[in-house]
Amino acid sequence: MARRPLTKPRKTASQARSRATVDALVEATARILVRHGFDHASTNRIAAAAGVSVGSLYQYFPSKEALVAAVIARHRRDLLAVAQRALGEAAALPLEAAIPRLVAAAVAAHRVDPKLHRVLAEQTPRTGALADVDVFSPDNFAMFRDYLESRRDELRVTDLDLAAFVCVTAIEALTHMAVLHRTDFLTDEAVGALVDEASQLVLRYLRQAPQEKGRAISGPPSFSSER
Amino acid sequence: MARRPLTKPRKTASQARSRATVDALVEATARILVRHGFDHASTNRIAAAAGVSVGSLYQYFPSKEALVAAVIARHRRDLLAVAQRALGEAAALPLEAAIPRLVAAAVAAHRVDPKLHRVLAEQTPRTGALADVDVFSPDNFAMFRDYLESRRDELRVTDLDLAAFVCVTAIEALTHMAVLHRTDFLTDEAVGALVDEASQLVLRYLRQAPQEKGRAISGPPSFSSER
Amino acid sequence: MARRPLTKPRKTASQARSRATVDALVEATARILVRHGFDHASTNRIAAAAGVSVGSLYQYFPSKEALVAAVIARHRRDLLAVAQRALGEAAALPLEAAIPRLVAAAVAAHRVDPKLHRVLAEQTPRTGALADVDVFSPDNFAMFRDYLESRRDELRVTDLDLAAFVCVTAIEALTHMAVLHRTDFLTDEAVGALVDEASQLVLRYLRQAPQEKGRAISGPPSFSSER
Amino acid sequence: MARRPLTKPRKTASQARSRATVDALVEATARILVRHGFDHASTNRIAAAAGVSVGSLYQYFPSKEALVAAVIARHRRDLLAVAQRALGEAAALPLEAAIPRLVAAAVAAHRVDPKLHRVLAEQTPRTGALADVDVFSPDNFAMFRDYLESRRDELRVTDLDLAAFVCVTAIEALTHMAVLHRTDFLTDEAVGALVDEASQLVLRYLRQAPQEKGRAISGPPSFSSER
DNA sequence: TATGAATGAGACTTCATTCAT
DNA sequence: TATGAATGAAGTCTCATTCAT
Repeated sequence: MARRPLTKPRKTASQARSRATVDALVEATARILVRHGFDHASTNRIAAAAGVSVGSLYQYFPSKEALVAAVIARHRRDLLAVAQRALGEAAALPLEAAIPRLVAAAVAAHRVDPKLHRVLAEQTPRTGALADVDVFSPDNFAMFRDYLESRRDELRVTDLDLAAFVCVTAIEALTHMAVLHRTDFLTDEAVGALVDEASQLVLRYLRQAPQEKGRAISGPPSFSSER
Repeated sequence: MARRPLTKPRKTASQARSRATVDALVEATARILVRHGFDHASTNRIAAAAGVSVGSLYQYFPSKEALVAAVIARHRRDLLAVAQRALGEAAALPLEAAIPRLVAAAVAAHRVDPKLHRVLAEQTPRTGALADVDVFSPDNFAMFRDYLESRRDELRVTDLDLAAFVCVTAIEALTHMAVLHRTDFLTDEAVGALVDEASQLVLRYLRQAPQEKGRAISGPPSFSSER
Repeated sequence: MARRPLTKPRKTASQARSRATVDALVEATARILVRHGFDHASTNRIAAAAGVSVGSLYQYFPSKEALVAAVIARHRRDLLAVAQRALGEAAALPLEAAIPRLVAAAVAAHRVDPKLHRVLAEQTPRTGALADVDVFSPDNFAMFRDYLESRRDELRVTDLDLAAFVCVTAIEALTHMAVLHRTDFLTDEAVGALVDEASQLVLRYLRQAPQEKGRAISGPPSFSSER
Repeated sequence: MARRPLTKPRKTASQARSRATVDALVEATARILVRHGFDHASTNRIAAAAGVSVGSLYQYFPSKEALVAAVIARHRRDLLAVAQRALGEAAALPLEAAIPRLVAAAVAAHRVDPKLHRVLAEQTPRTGALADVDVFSPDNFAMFRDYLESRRDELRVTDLDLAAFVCVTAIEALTHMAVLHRTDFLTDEAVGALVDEASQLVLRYLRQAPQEKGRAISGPPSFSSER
C-alpha cells in the first residue's frame, strides 16, 4: 500500500502529460488550419506549433488525416453542444416558440469558430479517413426527429424522418451559407430578419395550418419582433 | 482576298485544333478527377489522359487550378442550363405549379454528373484561384429573384432578395444532401416524396396564405399526385 | 555468513531476473525478425514483444545491432552444437562412414530454425558491429581440420587447412542453398540423394583412391602446373 | 521525307539523353553502394552522385529497390559474360581440361568488381523487389548442365540436374568465400592451389574413375541405402 | 507550337536512442 | 532499475512547373 501513492501519481502524471500533448496537437492543428489553410498545414508545422516534435505527433496520431479528423470531431462536438442545449430548452415550448430558438441556436453554433468552420467546409477533402467525416453529424437529425415526435399533434407532416431531414438540412444550409457567403445577413441588424425567415420557412412547412385545425389565428409570432 | 480562303481555313483549323485541345484537357481533367480524386489528379496524368504533353497543357492553362476552374465552370454551365430551361418553362405558371417544376429541375440538375459533382463538392479545395468558385453561381439567385418579382402579387414575402436566398439555398441544399448522403431519397419511388416536401417547404414559405387572400383553398397541389 | 543465505538468493534472484530479461529480449528479437523481417524489426516492437520497455532494452543492449548480434550468436551456438555432436560421433569412424554422417548433420543443423536462418542470411546486413559476424564460425573449419588430422593416413590431400576450407565450404553451401532455394531437394524422398551426392563430392576429393594406396599415380592434370 | 531527319534525331537525342540518365543513375548507385554501403545509399545521395535530381531518379526507377535491382542485374550480367565465355571455350575440351578452366573463370568473375560484390552479398537485403534477385542466376546451372550433357559419356554421375547443382554451388561457394573471407587464398602464389583443389573436388565427383570405365565397382557406401 | 525530360522544394513518416519521472 | 514519452535526423517519394530541343 505504501507504494501505491508513489506509482499511481506517476502514472497519472504520465497520463496527464500524454493528454496535454494530444490536446496541444489538436489545438495547434486547428490554429494552423485557420492560419495557413489545409494545404499548408504540414505535420511538421503542426508539431512545431504544438511545441512538440513530429515524432510525438505520430505517437498519438497515425497520420495527418487523423489529426484533422480529431479537429473535426472536436468542432462537431462544440456545435452539437450548442444545438443540444437549445433543443433542451426548446423541448417544452410549442412549435412557434421552439423553432426560432433552434434557428437562433444554429446561427450561434456557426459563430463558435467561423474561420475554422470555413476551412473545414471549404478546404478539407473528404478523402481517406475523412471520407465519412462530416461537420454535421446524423445526431442532429435524430435529435430533431425526437423533438418532432414529441410535438406530433402540432404537425401537418407525417413522415417525421423526411421532415427532420428537410428542416435540419434547410436550417443548416441557410446558416452555413450565410456564414460563408453572406455575412451581410449576419450583422446585428440583419440577423433577426434571417432568423425570422428561416423560422417561417420551417414553421409553415411543419405545422398544422390554422384553418386546418378548424379555427383561424392571427399568424405565427415573429422572432424579430420578439427581441 | 485570294489568300483568305488559304489563310483563314488554316487559321481556323489551328483555332479549331486549339479548341479541341482545350476541350480534351477539360474533359480529361473531369475524367481523372472522378476516377482518381482531386489529390491524385496530377497534371501529368491529365495531360496523358488528354493525349497531349504536359508542356501543351501549360500552353493552354497556366496552372492546375485553372484547369480545375474550367471543369467547375463547365459543370456549373451544365447545371445552369437545366435550371434555366426549367425557369423558362415555369415563368408563365402560377407558384403552385412552378415551384415543383423548379425543384424537380434541381434534382435533375444534380443528376447530370453526380460523381463529378461529388468530387467537386467534397475534395476540391476552395483555395487560391478556386477560392471564389462555387458550383452554384449567384446567377441562380438572380434568376429566381426575377421570377419572384414577376409573381410578386402571389407572395407573402416582401424582401425578395432574402426570399430568393432562402428558397434557392434550401432547394439546393436538399437536393445536394440527397445526392451525396441520402441516395435512398432518390429512388424512383422515393424521389416524388422528396420533391413534394421540398416544394411544400418553399411554397408555404413564399405564398400568400389562403385566408390571407380572403378565401379558403384546399391546399397546394402535390407534385407526386400529379405524376 | 549468517546473511549470505539472505543476500545471495536476493542477488541471485536479481541476476536471474536480469538473465530472464536478456533471454526474453533475444527470443523476442528472433521472433520479430522472423515475423516482420529485419527492416521492420524496430526496437520498440522488440521491447513490446519481450514484455519490457524500450528503456529496459537499452539497459541490457547498447544498440539494436547488439541485440541482433546476440541472436546470431545464439543461432550459431545452436548450429555448432549439432555439428559438434556429429563430429564427436564420427571421430571414431572411417572416412567412408564419417563424411555422410557429417553431411547429414549439416542438413539437420540447417533445419534447426530455417526461417530465422533465412532472415539472418538474406536480410541482415553485415555492417557495423555485425560486420564480422557470420552465421558459420571459423570453429567449424578448425573442428573439421582436427578431424582430418586424425584421419590423415586415409587422405589423398596434404594441405589440411585448404582441404578443410574446401570441404566445409562445399557442404555448408550445398545445405544452405538447398534450404534457401531448393527445398525440393529436402523432401524425405530427395534428401537422401542430396546427402549421398554431397558425401561423394567430399569423399572422392579427400580420400586415397583404393588402388592409389601404397603407390604413386599420375593423378589428374593440375591447373597450377599448367600456368 | 524532309522532316524525318529533323524529327528522328531529336527523338534519338531525347532517347539518348534518357539512356544517359539511366546509365548515370545505375553507375552512381553502384559507386555509392561501394563507398557508403547499402544503408547510407539514399536516393538523394545517389541522384546527386549521378548529377541529376531526385525527380529524375524517380522518373526512371520507381523505388530505391529498383535501382539496386538494376545494379544487381548489371553485375550479374557481367559475371555471366565471364562464365559464358569460359564455357564456350571449354565446350570442346575434355573434362580434365574444361573444369579447371571453368573454375578459373569463376575466380576471375569474382574479381570483376569485388567491392561491389561484397556489398551486394553482405548488405543488400533480399526483401521486396529484391526478394528473388540473386547475384547468381539459374542461368549458371542451366549452362553447366548443358555442358555436362554434352560430356555425358565421361561422367560417373547420372542425375545431371543434381550434379549441376552440386558443382555450380560448390565452385561458386569456394570462390565467393575466398573473395569475401579468405583473400589470402587469392594471392598470385596461392590462387593456383585454390583452383587446383576446387577442380579436383568437382572432377573426382563427376568423372568416370579410370578403373571404373567399362566395369562395375562397389563404390563408396551410400548414405541413403544405409537408412 | 509541341514535347517530355528535368527540376527540387517539400510532404509524410519512421525509428534508434535519450532522459525525466 | 524500470518506464515510456519525447526527440529529430533522415529517408523515400510526389508533383506542379520549367525549358532545352
